[in-house]
Amino acid sequence: MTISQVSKEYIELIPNLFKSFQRLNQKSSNLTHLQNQILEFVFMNHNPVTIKQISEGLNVPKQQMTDLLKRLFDWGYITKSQNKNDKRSFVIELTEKGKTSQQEKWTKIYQSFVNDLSKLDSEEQQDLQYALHKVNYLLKKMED
Amino acid sequence: MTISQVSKEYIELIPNLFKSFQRLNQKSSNLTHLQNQILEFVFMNHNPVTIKQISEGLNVPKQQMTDLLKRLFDWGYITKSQNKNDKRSFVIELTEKGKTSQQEKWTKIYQSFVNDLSKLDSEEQQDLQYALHKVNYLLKKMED
DNA sequence: GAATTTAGTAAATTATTATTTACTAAATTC
DNA sequence: GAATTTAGTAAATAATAATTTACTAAATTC
Repeated sequence: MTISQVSKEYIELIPNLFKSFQRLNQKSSNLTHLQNQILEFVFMNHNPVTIKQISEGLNVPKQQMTDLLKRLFDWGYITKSQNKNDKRSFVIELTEKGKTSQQEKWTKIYQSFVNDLSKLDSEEQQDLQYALHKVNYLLKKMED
Repeated sequence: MTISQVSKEYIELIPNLFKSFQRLNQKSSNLTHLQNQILEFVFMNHNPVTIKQISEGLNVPKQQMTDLLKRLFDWGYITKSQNKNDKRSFVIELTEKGKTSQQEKWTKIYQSFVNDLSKLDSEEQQDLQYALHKVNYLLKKMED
């Protein structure tokens, strides 16, 4: 086994998930593309994030964040509270409404996957579960 | 094993690839976000695609495509030729310049992955390769 | 083969995003 | 503790993206 062989498989994996990702990026309901990306980013991080983290994570200048977040706040998608460790910064979290808006998209991805699963027989489904589990475990380990 | 267990693992996989996907969506050099998405979409599809396919795939109205594609064409990223099977439609392909612009991003993802791999021992790397291979094989089978 | 649908273009208007410069106040550095 | 860096805000301008209406010409339908 070489490093390049594993990496090749990883690179191949990305297009296989492309359609699912496209769904996440699509704008839902009344939110713009960028607003969605922000919600998605916060949702994905599980923990509260600062404005700077969002700004850097999405490669959007912090100057733009002010207005974007203000609107998301006004519309009830996020909360914004002072960071206790650093009074200069703020911590952004999703409200229930914000979470729901994201979860809807995941539900669709889930359903679409379940639907496609019927193309595998039950042994293959079992194999897929095991392999996915392993991949998830090891990718998480790599992130630390 | 239940369907929901496999699906859960799949859903869990998506956040594990989130960072790699973020990189693909980031605007490179002098292209806007949407222009990038278009190149990415064409690149990912391997085969030539029609304007309609891009429009539907990215959920961007076809009216917008005209200008977007014109600019990408003028800048030498894509070619546009009449579809022989349907004279109403056009077929979009990437030029070498267009391909290169996308490949650069993949190279970075690749390098970043190789770097993180060092956090796994050699047995784990072997396991990861096998598991990724299986996942890729089965996900592809599901798409047919 | 007339009527309808489909793929794409055109143009105008509005809404978002991006970019630049300048500013506060808290945190760090020396 | 003065000087500098950092997180975020403010406001103006330019560039893109989104939306709407209207139009061609090829393909389908009946």
